[in-house]
Amino acid sequence: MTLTTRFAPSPTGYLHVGGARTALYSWLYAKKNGGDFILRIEDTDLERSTQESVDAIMDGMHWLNLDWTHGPYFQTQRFDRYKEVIAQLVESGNAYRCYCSAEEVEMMREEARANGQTEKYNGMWRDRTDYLEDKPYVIRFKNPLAGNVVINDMVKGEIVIANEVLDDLIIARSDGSPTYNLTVVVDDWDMKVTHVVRGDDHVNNTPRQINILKALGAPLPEYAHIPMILGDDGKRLSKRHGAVGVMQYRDEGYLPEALLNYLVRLGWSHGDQEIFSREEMIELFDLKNCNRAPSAFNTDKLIWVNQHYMKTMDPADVAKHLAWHMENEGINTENGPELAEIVKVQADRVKTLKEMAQISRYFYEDFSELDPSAVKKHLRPVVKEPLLLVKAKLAALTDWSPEPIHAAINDTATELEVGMGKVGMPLRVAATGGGNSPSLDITLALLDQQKVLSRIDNALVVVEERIANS
RNA sequence: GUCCCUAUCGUCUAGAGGCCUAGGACACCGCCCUUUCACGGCGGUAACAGGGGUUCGAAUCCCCUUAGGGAUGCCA
Repeated sequence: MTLTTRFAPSPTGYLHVGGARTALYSWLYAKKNGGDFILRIEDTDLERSTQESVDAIMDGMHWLNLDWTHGPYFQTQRFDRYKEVIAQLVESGNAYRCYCSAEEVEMMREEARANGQTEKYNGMWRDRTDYLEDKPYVIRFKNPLAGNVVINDMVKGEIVIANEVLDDLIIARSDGSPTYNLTVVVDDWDMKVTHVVRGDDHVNNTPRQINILKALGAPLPEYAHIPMILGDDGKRLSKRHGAVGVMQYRDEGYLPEALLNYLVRLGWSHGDQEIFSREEMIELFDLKNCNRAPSAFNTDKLIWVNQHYMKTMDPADVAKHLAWHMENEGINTENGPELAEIVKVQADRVKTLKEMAQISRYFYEDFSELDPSAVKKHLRPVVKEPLLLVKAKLAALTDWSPEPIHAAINDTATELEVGMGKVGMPLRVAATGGGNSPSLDITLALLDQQKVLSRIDNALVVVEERIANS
């Protein structure tokens, strides 16, 4: 039998990092074992499910390059099958009609709680057959009254839950539509899912699902419940912690490889190793090495991983992502250096691709404004002579590449007997508009020679103004 | 309330009874490198939640407490 896992999000929002990690672990486990990975959209809540969310989830999966072998399946397209199973359950005496109103059930719960008992529906219709023909009813599953359900969870170990604390859950609403616990069971059964890898917010559902599976005579899958992801304050990750959607991380300038690497290490480890290629993840991943405790999302570490990938991946590949950010920043990159060259010189000076795009504008666009503090500090009257001399030397170059440019700058400082602060920095401000850039020779080499010369002229105008005002 | 799960530096984690004077990574702090911003190199601060057991020996096993998380829906 083929090992089969699945990712089953409900389309009520974007793909968040917690869901992405669950999907990743599930995907990894299938890949590692040569199995199938199913994408199933659990859209039975018609009120909250949207097509936009379905698209957003699939966009996130595509961006992270998590591919599925089957699906996407939609639960809304399987209602006939669910109804069939519900009928089967009623037929076999494993489910029954309950005519209690929501208010009545609520009272039962309050009463149980007041008595220090587990809140639950008291099963008053469990054995009744005196149906109220013209009244609405729900179908409840007849949960076993005694005994325990034992789950041998692949990450949490043995979990024992007493049937006593489980009530007869609703499997069909009063409008006849199936509920979550029923659809999951039917789908995992029909789709031959062998390993259910999901967030541990589902552990409490597992015994109920196992009981239904047993009533149906269906095989039981293995379960692996992975802990939730918390925010930096130890609370459950939510919007107030900042970015939680996978695509927000793209927007903020993270590489999918970096997010994936960060996520795989959040809750899982392989000794002291921090960096995992996609292939290594597949080879080394194991549910056994997953942490049983929840872990906190830490953006600083993600940034470090992102920097690592920006610096070590093939610049041409990084450039493809940078192109997106350049466009996003409204920078036309047709006239200027290849983006891969930008990646090479900027990768180790930024945290994200977004930042890389923002600080690389001067390679493609002229500027009318210079950074005021850089002007104040570096375009002082005394730099007029160095700037004029270095401009002359640069203008004379026939080979516009780093080495001769470097020599021209050095020679200027030597001849004038001034420090680099009076040559390099003014030149940097002139060429880039600010005080920060990659090393000067490389920066200038990436710029057009005429463009550099005219930018020096513009800076000289500023210097002249300061001389006039002094 | 009840049920379930969890507990090693600030964070992610290594640790499967002696290899632990508890290792690595991020962050932080020094120093070095440096024409800018960075990168890099070297070094440093920093943890077994508390209490009982078991054992010759416990971060590792058991129990209790405490603290966190989850569930308790005609949501998924």
